[in-house]
Order: sequence, then structure tokens, then C-alpha cells
Amino acid sequence: MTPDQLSATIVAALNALNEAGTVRLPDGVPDTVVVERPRSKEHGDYATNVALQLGKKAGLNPREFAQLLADQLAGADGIAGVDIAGPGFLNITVEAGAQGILAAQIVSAGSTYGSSDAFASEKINLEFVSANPTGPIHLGGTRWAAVGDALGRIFSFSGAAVTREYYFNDHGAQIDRFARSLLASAKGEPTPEDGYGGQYIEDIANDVRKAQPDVLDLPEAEAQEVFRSVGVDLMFTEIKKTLHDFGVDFDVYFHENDLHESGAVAKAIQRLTELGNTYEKDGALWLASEKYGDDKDRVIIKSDGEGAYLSGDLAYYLNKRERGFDRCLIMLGADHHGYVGRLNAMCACFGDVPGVNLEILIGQMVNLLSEGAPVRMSKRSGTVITLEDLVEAIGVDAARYALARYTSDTNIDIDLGLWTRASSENPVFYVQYAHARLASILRNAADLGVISADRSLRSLLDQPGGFDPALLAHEKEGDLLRALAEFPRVVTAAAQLREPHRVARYLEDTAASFHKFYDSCRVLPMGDEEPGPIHVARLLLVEATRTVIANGLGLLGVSAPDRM
RNA sequence: GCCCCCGUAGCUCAGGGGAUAGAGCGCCGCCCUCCGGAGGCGGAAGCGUAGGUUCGAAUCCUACCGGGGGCACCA
Repeated sequence: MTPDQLSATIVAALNALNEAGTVRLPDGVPDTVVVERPRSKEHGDYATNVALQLGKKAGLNPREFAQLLADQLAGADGIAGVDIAGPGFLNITVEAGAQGILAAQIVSAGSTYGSSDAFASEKINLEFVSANPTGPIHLGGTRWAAVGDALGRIFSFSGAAVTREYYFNDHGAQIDRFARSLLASAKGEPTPEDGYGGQYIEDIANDVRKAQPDVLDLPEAEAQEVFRSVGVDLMFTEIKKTLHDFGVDFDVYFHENDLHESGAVAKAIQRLTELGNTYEKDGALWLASEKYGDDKDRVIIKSDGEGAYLSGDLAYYLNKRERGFDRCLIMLGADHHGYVGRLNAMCACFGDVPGVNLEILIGQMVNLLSEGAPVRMSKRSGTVITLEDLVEAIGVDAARYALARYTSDTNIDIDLGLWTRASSENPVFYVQYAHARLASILRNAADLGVISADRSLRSLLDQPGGFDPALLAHEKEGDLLRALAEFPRVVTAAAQLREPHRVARYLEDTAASFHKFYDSCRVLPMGDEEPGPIHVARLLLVEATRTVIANGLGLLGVSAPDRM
């Protein structure tokens, strides 16, 4: 009995009441009802507020409505008891057997447990990181790498067709500054005032010289061009590798330069002009974005004839839509929040719906503290805190987990000393430890011959009488089963709300439920005890729990170790 | 001045209208004869302020106070 099944049972009961004329619901019976886990044990296994919602519509007070529904529900399959409490809550107790069967269902579903087709009709383009190829990925980009990739996994798990995309800004003034910085470094000159500093500039400049030893003998402009093209290439290769090592691979690396060279920008502008959303003023071409909610109209083509930065975004968005993406998600740092209005307005200028066809997700800043003092993270200052720094300090698993376990719309402070000194304080270890402990129990079960050496529990499911779900009747077993039953809902909510951190928090709760179960319920036979049905039942629960934790960690891109 | 995000326990944070607001860390006190004590059990301690909507608000709305970030024919 999962919450979804219980919801369906309640809906069926409501329909029966409605059809019998016992209650009259003018708006009909809803497709689903809210079923939640009450905070307090006294309120049963599950509670629903449906009587509070529908009582008034039926012309009854909520408690009367609740009583009618409770009577109807009392005889339903899998329901052990129904109580009415407070203003009209229905507190429902589920039969142990109906609940225990979930363990078998999870084991049988394996790595697919928690997946759904909730997003099956959606083709989603997920753009994140998109760091400029002028330096390593800093912490803001690292946060999006962890969160965006997790979100992509969650969408896919929920049935969506997801394309992960990286927009590569290889066009514009910052690239020139990058090239000049490399050239200056190679010549042993100081960093240009508006240039990029730091060790990586020196490293890349050296690599460019290795690739083309005579580069400094070329005329200045040609040399700079070599540093530009080779340097950007090297930088980009490095970024790709860093992300790959972080467990993040993109399906598409989109080059801004291509938009300008292919005529896509001109095409987008033409389209907007046809729609009557551009005009000329002061020698420049403007986008009439103010009428769609932007603070003011924006320049697309500057008076010097160059495309403004926005022109690339226009063409890029149109390109995504032409590739068939109904939903284009773009993840940006809080320092870009000023773009949200104009990007949404741009979307509207194309005749699309902001928030539907284009969705901008803003992630707040990540701050690093060292010895309690803030560390600046600026490419330009050279005191760059990079993805690699973070991984080196705490490892990929801890880094991904730490960045993904918070909502994106809150600032995070990470104290380097704390993370490096006390890794056991990191919640990821709590969850991974639970997985290792679960795996260890299964190893031991195999050693004792309770299950086959390959630790397969599916064979137990096929044997008649191999698994008696009613044996999982202990309070802690019920708690754990109800926690496991939540997983599909958590995944769906994480996808709908674009909040991967829900999965992490859920895993921490579930790991806690497991540790409590483990503390009160002996899984393996003790001493000379013969293995019996209770051991089989609990082993299935162990494997079900291990499956959920492994699936959840997988959604976050964090490993689920069998040993630690 | 305008815009965005945040304000929940000593600290770091969960809580997408429901009942007695949770977790980790820290603090106090307990629990190892056998499956991993990297664990479990108990205790002290909290929704920035003021209004509003609602049967019901940490959650939605408004104002104010506090913290962070942003407001280019830069990219």
C-alpha cells in the first residue's frame, strides 16, 4: 500500500458515496486526494484532509463528512483502521501485510524504483554551467554542475527527454581580454589591467607555446590570434575534462560563435522584426522588450554595427525552440538575475510564454570561508576557488552532495576548514554509511547461506511462501516501509519544483529510519538459529532500503559504496 | 531609488495551507555477549516585527526591520 494506492482507495470510496447519493459533490470527486505521513504516531500511518476540503462543498460539516467516508473506507482492502480526529482529519492505519508487500515490489523494480512517466511528454533543454572559457570553473558554476546534473537525472528518471547543454561564450570582448592576458604572460609582461590573472593563465600560455613554439615571433595581432584560438581550445578541453571527472557530461556544447557565423542572429532578428518587436533608434537596433515586462527596451545591434550580447541569446533561444524543445531551462547565478526580466521578455517577443517555454532558474551565491574569513572567488583577482579545488579538498561525492543538498535560492557558506577537517560531519557519509551497512548485511547473509551467493533476493520472491509481508509488523519496520514508499513522490516533487535537494534530504531521513530499524530489529539469524521467514522478510526489507538509497544517490551523482 | 534571494534551536539548514514545527553539529545524560558504535535512546533550546486572507499560516498577500546579490549600446 503506497500513498498513491491509498489515494486511489479513498477516491474509490468517495465515488461510491457520491454514486449512492450518501453525499452530494456538485464538482464531482477529485482524481487524487492528499495523503500524507502524519508527524505524530498517534495519527496513524497516513492521514488525509479530504473531509476538510470537501465537507463544505457537500453541505456537511467536515466531521460528518469524515464519518461517512470512514465508514465507507473501513472495509477496503489493506486498511486496518480509520479514525477521525481534530477538525475532520482521517487517520488511517494500514495492514502490515499490505504495507510489507512494498519491500518485494521495490526489490523487484530494482534500479527503476522511483522512476515514473510523469514527464513523459516533455522534451527539456537544460542549460547550466556555461562558464566562459576564460578560466577554470569557479564555485558558482560548480554549484550548477552538481544541481543541474542532478536535476537532469531526476527529469530523466521521471520520464522526460532531457538534453544537457553548455553554452560556450567564445565570442566577444572577454575572449580578447583572455587572449591579451595569455600573450602578456608569455612575454613576461604584467597582466593587462582588464585582463585575467592567476596561475592558470601562465600554464595555458606555456601550453600554447608548446603547441606553437614560434608564436612569439609572429606579429602582435597574429600572435594574439594564436593565443586566442589555441588558448580557448585548451581552456575548453580542460573545462570538459574537469566536468567529466565531476561526473557531469553534456549532450551539446553550443558555441556562441556559430550563431554569429551561421547567420542565426540575423535570422532571429528578422523573425522578431516580422513580429513587430524591433525598431531603430540612435543608429542602433532595439528589441521592444519593455512592453513584455522588461525594465526597458534593449539594444540588439549596437550603433557600431556589432551585435550586442543579447543578440546571441536571441538566436540561441530560437535555435533551441527550432530543435523542438518545448521547455528551455537556463540556470544562472544570482549575479545574472538582472537578465531574467529581459530573457523572459525576449521569450514573449517571439510569441512564446515565459515560465513555460523558457524557465530561468537562479542560484544564489556560494561563499567559501577559510579560518572564518571569506575567500574571494574572482577569476580576475586570481584567487580562484575552482571546482577542482573543492574536489581536491573534499572529494567528488562530498562536493556534489554538499552542493545539491541545499535549495538553490539560498546562499551557502562553506567553511573550507570544516569540510577538510571533519569530513565525517558531512551528511553524505551518513547516507553512504547506511548503504555500506546494508550491503554488509547482505554479504553476511550470503556467507551464512540465508540467500544465494550472488545476493540475489529476487529468487526468494518467486518461491511460494518465500516472503510473508505480514511479518514486517514491527513499528520500526512500518516506519521504514513508509519512508521507502515516499521515494517516488519525492522524485516527482523534485522534478516539478526543480529542487534536487529534496532527494538528498529524503535520503538522510531514510537512512535515519534504517538505522533505527537496524537498532531494534535483528536481521540475520543469531548463533545457531535456523534461518526462518522473519529473516527472509527482513532481508527483503534491507535490500529494498539499499535499492532506494542507491537509486537516490544515483540521482545526485553520488556513489553508493558497498564498503567504506 | 528600483529589482531578485534569504531571515526557523547556540551554529548549518529541512519544512510547496493542516494536528504537539524537524534533522545534523554543539551541549547534558544514557545504550556495545553476536548483523559495521561512522549507530541508537532521552533532555534543554526556535518561526525577524506588524497587519491581512483562511475553518486552519513557518508556508500565501502587504508593510517595515535585518543580511546577501543585482540594476551598461560589458560579456
